[in-house]
Amino acid sequence: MAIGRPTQSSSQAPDTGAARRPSRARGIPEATVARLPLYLRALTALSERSVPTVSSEELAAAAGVNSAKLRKDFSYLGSYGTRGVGYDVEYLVYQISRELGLTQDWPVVIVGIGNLGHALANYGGFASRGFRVAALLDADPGVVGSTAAGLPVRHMDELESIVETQQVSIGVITTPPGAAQQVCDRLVESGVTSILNFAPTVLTVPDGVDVRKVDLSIELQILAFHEQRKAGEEPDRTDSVLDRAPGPVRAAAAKLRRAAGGTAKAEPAKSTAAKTAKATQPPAGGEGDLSAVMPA
Amino acid sequence: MAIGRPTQSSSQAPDTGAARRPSRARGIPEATVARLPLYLRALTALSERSVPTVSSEELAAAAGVNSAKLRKDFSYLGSYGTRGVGYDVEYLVYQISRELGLTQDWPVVIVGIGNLGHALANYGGFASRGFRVAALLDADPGVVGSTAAGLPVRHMDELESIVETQQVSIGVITTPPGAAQQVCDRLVESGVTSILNFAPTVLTVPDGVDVRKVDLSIELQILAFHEQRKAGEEPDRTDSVLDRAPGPVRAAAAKLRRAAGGTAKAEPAKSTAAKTAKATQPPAGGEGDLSAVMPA
DNA sequence: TAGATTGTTAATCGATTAACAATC
DNA sequence: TAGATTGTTAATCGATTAACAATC
Repeated sequence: MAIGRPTQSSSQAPDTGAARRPSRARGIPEATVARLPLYLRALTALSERSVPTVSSEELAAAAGVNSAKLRKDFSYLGSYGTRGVGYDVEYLVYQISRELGLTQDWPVVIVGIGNLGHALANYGGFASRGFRVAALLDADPGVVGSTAAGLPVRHMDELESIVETQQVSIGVITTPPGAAQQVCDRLVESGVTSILNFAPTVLTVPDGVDVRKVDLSIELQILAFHEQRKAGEEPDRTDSVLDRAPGPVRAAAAKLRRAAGGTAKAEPAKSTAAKTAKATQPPAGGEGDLSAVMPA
Repeated sequence: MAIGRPTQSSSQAPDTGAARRPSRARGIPEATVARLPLYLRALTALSERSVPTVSSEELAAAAGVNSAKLRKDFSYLGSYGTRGVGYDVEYLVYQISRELGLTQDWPVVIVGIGNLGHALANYGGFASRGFRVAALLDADPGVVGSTAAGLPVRHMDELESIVETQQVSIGVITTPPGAAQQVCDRLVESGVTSILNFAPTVLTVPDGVDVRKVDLSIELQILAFHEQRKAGEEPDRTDSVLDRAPGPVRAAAAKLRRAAGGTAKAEPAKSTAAKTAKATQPPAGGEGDLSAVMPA
């Protein structure tokens, strides 16, 4: 029973939880790094309101975390606060920006200008945090040559030269899932070392390349899980109580199922279960245009 | 120094890492729940290729995790494997689907039909995992009445009746950040108890309401952090070496800065730092259309 | 000085992982 | 029976949190 190539991705920390590589470069924990943008956003809002200083309690509230966590996070950056007073807003904005690498310019390429790619391209706010759209790329001749957000959509063939001449190190993949790994490979080969993947695909990348993913489908499924719990224990179920029966009973049932199935396709054994699943959860495919965001 | 309302969100587990409420309903850890959709996707692909069984090693590779973790995750669901053989693909697809609540239908409303909302609406794949777009909503009369993906965009005023009549429990927010909390409040008041937030805003919700967020800006910033590390220690910096000086020196410098600044606006003291930050990182605002995805 | 608030410690909790006995 | 692979244990690691001494 062969499976597609073995996968492996380096520091994929996304919602899945853990970071792959320790990556606490200079000792900042990954969980802290992930919260710095949150603090920065809250601080920027305070800055715009000309608030000079803020306490850990207030800032934590604005960022939606607890204050002990915030103080611990900041302690990794240094001692930027003043006991009895709080934190200097402007100074902290600068320190966090610098720590995140936002005091420099980051050229970004977006590959796959479908609905989502178009939407991202249209977003003028890229620039506001030091991110600059270096190019929009697509493989479809029907899309190449059109413009999105004032930028021309260029052909994938130009990828390598664009990445090289503009020193692009971050790539955004908004292609359909089928093309994602291939696009990823080309990005990496061109010299891109950070990838933000919107395609519902597990990307394989060499060591030293970071991949983060944004996956609408996964988020919705996690919400559904919790939602199901709220709606009273065990909603309507077509399958038998055996699934929730105590260990021995369930094990015996499973044994029966498999015994009946044999080695070949085991169709009859798992019949009820499999058919029910198929009914409410078709194999997908022939999706809409945003196929990049959910599994095909 | 007042700050906006204190924030608090229930089980916001996103990239930020930790889950707010334990929420391990019936004992399934949050980290495991977040990986179930990943396994399900890999299993669905195997199912389509008619692969009957799969080992933890193979499935783990396909899902991009290690096999010990996968086996541990599955052990929370029950004993669905067969020693010496592996897991029955179809049966596992069904069990995970059921555990995630995907064997039932989940009506979803999308609020804010800008570029991103439009993109999501156009995505036909919603249905493929049991999610159904119940309605598209917008507050802008210029948008209301248009169609997206064959569905009419309806006015926000219809929110309450739609949620009630169609039993909607999941809402997706793709509005500009300024409107997100207000929209969230209305969703919650209407009866929605799970929210997927694309607006770069910390949402405040009552207990019992789950919020997950998708934040392009944060993902890019995390990538930038790691990217900065790769490019050799400390890239070009306009600010002084003091920022990276050993503790005592840095502390002394900070003290000076604050002493010079006084209580008022402390402008001169942090001048260099603050100005540098402003230069490369303008206060944003006047963003493009996808303002819902990145901070304004 | 008295009050406020940071920065750090230490306890706790949850998640990851290797290893292996159980068992197909 | 021998080989393969699960399910579980236990060790380890990382993240969270309350509490409080340091110090503004």
